[in-house]
Formats: sequence, C-alpha cells, structure tokens
Amino acid sequence: MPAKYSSSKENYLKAIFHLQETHGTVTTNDVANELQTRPASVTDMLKKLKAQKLLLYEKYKGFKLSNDGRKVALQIIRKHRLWEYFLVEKLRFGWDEVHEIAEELEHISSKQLIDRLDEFLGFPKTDPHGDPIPDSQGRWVQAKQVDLLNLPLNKVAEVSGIGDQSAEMLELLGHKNIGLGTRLEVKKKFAFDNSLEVKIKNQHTVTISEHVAKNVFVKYDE
Amino acid sequence: MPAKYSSSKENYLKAIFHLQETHGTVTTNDVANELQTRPASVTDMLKKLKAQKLLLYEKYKGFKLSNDGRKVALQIIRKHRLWEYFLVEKLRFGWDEVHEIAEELEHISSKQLIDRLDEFLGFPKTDPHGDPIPDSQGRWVQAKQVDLLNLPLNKVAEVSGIGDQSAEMLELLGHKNIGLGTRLEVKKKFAFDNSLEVKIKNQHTVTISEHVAKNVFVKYDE
DNA sequence: TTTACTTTTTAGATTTGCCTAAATTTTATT
DNA sequence: AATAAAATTTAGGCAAATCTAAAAAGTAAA
Repeated sequence: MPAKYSSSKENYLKAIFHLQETHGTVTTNDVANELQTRPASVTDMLKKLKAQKLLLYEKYKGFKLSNDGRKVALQIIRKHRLWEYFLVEKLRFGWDEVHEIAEELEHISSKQLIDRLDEFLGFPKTDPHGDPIPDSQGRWVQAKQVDLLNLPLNKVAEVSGIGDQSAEMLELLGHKNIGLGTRLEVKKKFAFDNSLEVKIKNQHTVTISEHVAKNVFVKYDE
Repeated sequence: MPAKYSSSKENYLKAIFHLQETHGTVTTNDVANELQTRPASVTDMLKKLKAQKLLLYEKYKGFKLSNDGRKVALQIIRKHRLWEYFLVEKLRFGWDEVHEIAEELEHISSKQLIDRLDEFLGFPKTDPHGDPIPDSQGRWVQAKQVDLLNLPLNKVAEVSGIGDQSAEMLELLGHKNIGLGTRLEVKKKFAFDNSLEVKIKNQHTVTISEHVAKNVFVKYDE
C-alpha cells in the first residue's frame, strides 16, 4: 500500500502541530521559517491540506489542524521518536546525532513496522530527548506540570514555563543556563530556606532560591 | 546531507542491475516491466542517468550500468538486504512479509546508519532469502549453490537461496515448509516431468515441480 | 528487399512541490 | 483615520517523474 500522504505533507503537519503546541498560534511565516521554505509555498500547501480536510483554514484568517490532521501528526511524531530511541539504544548513536536520520525514517509508511519496533524496544514512554512517545492510538501520556518546589526529588523534568518573566528573572535563569526545554532534576531540598540543588542535564549542579523555584514550571511523566 | 539520488533513480539502478545479472542483457521494455512503468518513462530516466554518468547509453543501441552506477546499485541492495535481515531477525516478521517494507527502507540515505545496523546485526552474510549482502565497500561473497534439480539423489543439503521470490512462490514454499536453512534430500526424480520427491528433514516427503525445483538453491558437502 | 511488426524515442501534458515578483489584506504607527 | 509596514496570497514559472499518442528506428518475414 502506498503512503497516504507525501513526506512533504507529513512535514507540514508535524511542523504545524509543534507550533500549535508550543506557541499556541501558528502563522504562515512561522511555518515557512520552521520548514526553511517560502511563505508562498506554505500557502500552496495549506490549500492542499485543507482540501484533504487535514487543516481548518480560511485565507488571511489563520489556521489549525483538524482532528484528522492532528492524528496524522501524532503518528509521525510517534515514528520519529521511536526511531530516535532505536538509534540511541540499539545502534549506539549519540542523542544529538539522531535527529536528521529520524527525519527520514519517520516517513516509512508501514504501521505494522512501527508497532513491531515499539514492541522490540519495550514500549518506551519517552525518546532520548525526554519527549513523550504517543502510543499506537495516538494517545500521549500527558506530562504533568508543576513548579520546581513541587517536583519530586530525582525526577527528570523539562522546563515548560516561567512565571515571573521580568528581565531580572530571565537574567538569572540565563546565567544558570535554564531555559524553556531545559531538562533537569532536583537533587536536594533544604528545609531551612526551601532552596534547592538542581542538576541540569549534561551540566553541573546549581542552587536555586524558593522565590525562583516557585516561578519555574516543569513537565514530567508520572 | 541530502540523498545523492532520488528514490526513483535508485530504483532504476537496482532494476537494471538485477536484469543485467540475471538476463545478461537489458532492454527498455524489460525495465518498464520490472518497474511497472511505461517504456517512454524509462527512456526519459535513462537520459538522466546517462547525464549523471551512472549509465552507458546510446539511443536505440542498448545500455548498461557504468562503474559508478554499479556501485550505487550495490549499496541499495546492501541496504535492502540488511533491513530485511533486521525485520526478520529482530522484529520477527515472516521472511515473505518483508520485501515491501525494505523497498522503502532501502532509500534512507545515511551511510553511517547502515554500517551501524550491519554491526548491530553481526555482519550477516546473506539476507533471509539467502541472497548475499554486499559489504560496505560493495564486495560480496557469492555463495556456491546448486538448484534442486542438480542436487544428487540422497544427498542431504541445506536451502540457501530462492530464485523466483514472487509472493506466489513464497506462499507455496511456506506451505510445504521449505525455507532458508531447511535441510532436505531428493529421494526420487521422475524423468517424465522432472518433478521431484523431496524428503524434508524431520518431516515427511513432498512433491515439487521442475519449475519450483529450478528456483530452490541448496548447499551441500561434496 | 520491401513490407509488417516490434521496440524505442519524441512530443506534449499532467501533478507535486517549490520558487520569485507582484498584488492584496491585515496590522501597526503616526 | 490615513499611511506605512508586515504578512499573506496570487500569478506565473520551473524541475522531476510520470503519462498517452504519435513518430522513428530497428528487426523479421514474405
């Protein structure tokens, strides 16, 4: 059976999905930028996606994925992340070398292949970057969001939001190398002043005050 | 890095390689037939392959792969067979289910990926159909084998390759419980139609037509 | 060897996905 | 509110890979 959608369409769906999730809104320019292409090309493709009912789109009025489009996007993401897991865990690639290869592998169409791969890998919940892997029905285990004070000790989590976004706060976080998407875990909590020792993935440990901790939100798997 | 050649070009190279190996000569019509396409489309592609020096071609005068074309074809075949091996040995697919999926996987471009996969699989010498896997330099060990018709009576031998790998053939062999590695011996040969009675190790005897026998290759000790 | 048949190639379209340049619509700024 | 700027879409093209129909070249047969 031939693939239902071209690789190109799949890439658009995936990009739109990501922008929707992370920025809330999506614009033609955002998509063009994400896919390293031109706004005019994006407009062309949006029309095709609309014609296939994968996208809700009215010209000049913005757009978002339909339920079907969302489903397709989730399957691509599932494939991408399972292949990344395979590359790192079985073929011993570094976690920073696998993205490009997975970009190609994610377009292999066989659903049976991906389900068997999933099984072979032991049904992993997250990819090597800590992002969740949707299951074969496209369900995610939606990560739980809490502030740093309430993150259980030794749980790896990903920074997903900042409460106080003042320049001072951002300067402090920048200095400590903490930003959106940073992966970290709380190693120690001092009862005296509620300060924390936080280990930042692939870096060393920093100390964070209660005030700061209350304003850093993270996601983690249960 | 982007793929050097389109999937389509790779498919042409592979088809031409196979026709060259098995029939000696290759014609425009053969290629069209092999790839389920039209002769006019083949002519178009031959020109492109010639322009890229992958093919030696003069119109109306026949054609064959250049050294470069041959090298590319062997790399595709390497990838195809390694993926088939992976699908059967690691993901537990049946050896008759893997061809289609491997047709897609063989176009993934990363050379590093395929070399690591090779290593992960333990550098297999043949794919699940018994066909040899070229090494990363494109060399292969051509296994010495005879077809069943030429196997001496009462010699125990091991199935090492299948010529015609159509779904129909594979279905028939599957039904008779003959697969790669099966050990068997020819008990009787009927001169009338060249059909054979074949005793399969640890099982009972089956009858095999000349047509099938010609396409089952075996290895045995002298 | 001349005609008939087959094979191969050309000519001209089509589809997909992309492009540039120009027009249009929306948004932001005086 | 008028105008400038930015975002988006249209218009018109291009390249890859395919197709059909027709022409050309090669092969075979009377």
